[in-house]
Amino acid sequence: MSSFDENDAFEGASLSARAMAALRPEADYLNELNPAQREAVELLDGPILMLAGAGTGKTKALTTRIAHLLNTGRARPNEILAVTFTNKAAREMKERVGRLLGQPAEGMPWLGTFHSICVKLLRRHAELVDLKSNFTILDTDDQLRLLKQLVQAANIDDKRWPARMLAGIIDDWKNRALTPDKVPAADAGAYNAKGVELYAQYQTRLRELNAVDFGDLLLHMVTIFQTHPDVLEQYQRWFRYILVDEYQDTNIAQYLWLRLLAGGHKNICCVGDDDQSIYGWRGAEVGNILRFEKDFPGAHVVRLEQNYRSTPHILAAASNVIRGNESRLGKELWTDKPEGEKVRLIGHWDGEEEARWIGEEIDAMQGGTRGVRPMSLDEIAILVRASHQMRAFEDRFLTIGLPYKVIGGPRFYERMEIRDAMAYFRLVVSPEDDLAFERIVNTPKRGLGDKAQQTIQRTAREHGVSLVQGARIALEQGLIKGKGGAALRELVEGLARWNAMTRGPRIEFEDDSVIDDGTAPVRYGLPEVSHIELAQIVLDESGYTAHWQNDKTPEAPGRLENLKELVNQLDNFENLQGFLEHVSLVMDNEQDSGGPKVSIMTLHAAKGLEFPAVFLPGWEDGLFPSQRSMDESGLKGLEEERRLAYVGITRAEEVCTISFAANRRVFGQWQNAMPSRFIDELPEDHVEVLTPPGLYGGGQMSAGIESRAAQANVYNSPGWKRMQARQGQYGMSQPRESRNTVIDATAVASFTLGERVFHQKFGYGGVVGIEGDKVEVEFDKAGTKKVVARFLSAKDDVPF
DNA sequence: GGCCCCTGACTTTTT
DNA sequence: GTCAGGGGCC
Repeated sequence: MSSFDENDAFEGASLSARAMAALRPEADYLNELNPAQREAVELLDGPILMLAGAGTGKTKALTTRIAHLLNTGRARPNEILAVTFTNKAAREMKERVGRLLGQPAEGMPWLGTFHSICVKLLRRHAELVDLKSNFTILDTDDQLRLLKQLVQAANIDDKRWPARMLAGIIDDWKNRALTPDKVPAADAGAYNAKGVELYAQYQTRLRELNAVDFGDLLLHMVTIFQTHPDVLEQYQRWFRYILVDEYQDTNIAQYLWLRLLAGGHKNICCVGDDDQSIYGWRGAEVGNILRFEKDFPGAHVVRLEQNYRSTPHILAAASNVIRGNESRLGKELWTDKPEGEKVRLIGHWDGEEEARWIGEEIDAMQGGTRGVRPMSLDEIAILVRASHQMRAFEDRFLTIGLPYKVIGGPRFYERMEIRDAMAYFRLVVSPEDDLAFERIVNTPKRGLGDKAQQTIQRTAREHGVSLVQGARIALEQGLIKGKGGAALRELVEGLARWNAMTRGPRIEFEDDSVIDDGTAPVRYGLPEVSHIELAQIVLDESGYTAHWQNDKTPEAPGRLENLKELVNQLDNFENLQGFLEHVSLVMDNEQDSGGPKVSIMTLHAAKGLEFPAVFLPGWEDGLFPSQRSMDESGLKGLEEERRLAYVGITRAEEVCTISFAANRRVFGQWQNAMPSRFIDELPEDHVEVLTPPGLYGGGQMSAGIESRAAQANVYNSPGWKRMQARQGQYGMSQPRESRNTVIDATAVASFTLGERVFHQKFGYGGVVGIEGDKVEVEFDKAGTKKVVARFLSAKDDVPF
């Protein structure tokens, strides 16, 4: 996100003449649409709901609609408000609109995520909610630290009432657009009856800190719109057309925000799929999309039902499952693609066998011995319900040397080292950022424990100054002495020095002699070092880089890499401020390298993606649908789980393989489970049952599966035959023969017994055995494991 | 102040 | 079974 620029957003209104000329003739892009898409693009005025099933070309319709709005002169680029949920989606839309327009969509300042757009708006109107326009956006860590302080101050036992819980409750209220005064009495009992009180205190603290959390971005804007009709009206007029992506994921605050903005002209186009609403647990309201026609009387509803992604069998399976849901608007996906393979279903004895089998399947697919064509690992994905399921696959793939990547997981900017570095940068830019100071006073260790930190807090409070100032005063008064004191002095002086570097040398003017007493405005020239150099200086001089260099844990090299990457990212920004702004909202870490890999991710993370081959393991009742979801949310929870199943199946283009295991180790305990009830909802005619005979000693499988297995004549099914043939081919006992030639011919590295080695996942260790391309390593932390040689590097090779 | 051990939790996650 | 966070001990 570029820093807010009024001209950009409101005045630099028109596309360049070049771009106007480059707009394609209407018929051109309209002819590329199917009738439903075309309708969704051409109905420009009034409310419209585009119900876009999975794989029906919704982004195409959405971006074409924007192009059409511009092309027909209905709106200038900066008069269109287009909102998405993720930065990825926003980026993609920008790119595609740009392509349609024949120039980068720079001229669309209001295409972005809910949050980034709200930041822009809130910076303009911050004073209306008692903030300054340079407010900071807190990350979840800061938020939690703040709440912990409040909880402690209120003398609440944070054992019984964890701050995390309070954070959840407050988030929930904010998602529902409830300011402390609006929290209904029914909810007031939350968090030991102190919830609302603490919520109010928290908001006060945020205001004092000139800070907001993510929820506030929306909530403050809703408040402003509700209490300042003049401001609202200004934007209602400005945003002539509104487009919303993934409408089924909106929460109440977002819904209100949209309704307020669309209140005048009602030119709002919401795109979504009620069947893909899977974020109810974080405040999304399927109701928003189900209610659309009531909210916007006279709304047009356009259904995009032609699917361009999957084969008929896959679509039929998905449709039949989702049919089990009561509350849905109803759609039927169809395609003119050729039949393809049936959805495959297989049961396993346990989770490990499931992982083993999938590993072999992937091998075979890649080698071309399974399916109609050889597949690249990039075309294959494994989608799980819960992240702990990934482990079995990681272990297995590591052992057999199958390259994989885990998508999702902790994001780049959530990592400890990135947050620490960011806290330093924040302090350098704004020395009064107390939360940032708290984070890094003693990181790296400076010998400043609880006592010293309390002294700083107390001094700051007594003098009514920031913590950095408080620390300075405490030092002057000799309140903090010894090693800690020296280190603190170094830190405080460092911060002042780095801060000065952000401003460059002072420029003195002839007419007014400048005295920098902190009140008179001082003019500064350009900084003498670039912000990139400055960042490096800060990390080095603060001792933070050294902290990780001296760290001997296996993660340390990776963390240093991340820090390097962070500094590299600065290149895309003009200064630290701009970067900080960006990073609090954005920044994902999707770089990956080194050849094709199987993707492993959660079903949630898979939304919006597609793969030729998809594996859906772990379809067991309790795991999927998740027991917890059903316990906590009953039928609503089950329906959301079912939508998750629908999302999973519809990710597949050519082959979809569903599997379940009779036994699985859960929290260290072996448990047996019934196949998922969703399996019973798969349509027989479109499913091929691969379950080998005799695997289930009767009674393990549900009657439905058993009868289905019988009907499908398992023993004669093509899949079963193929499996037999394949097993005959190279035998189950040593199925790994083709490995090296397929994956990596250079794999057989030579290691010697006793040699120190490093492994990305397991860390450091010593070689205790060698068998062909597999090396047995006794890891310092992870125990003894057999791993493929190519995943090991000699200890000196470790990148620093 | 730092390390170690014990306890308890344990679905999904963007901004 | 694993991990994180907190308490207690050195």
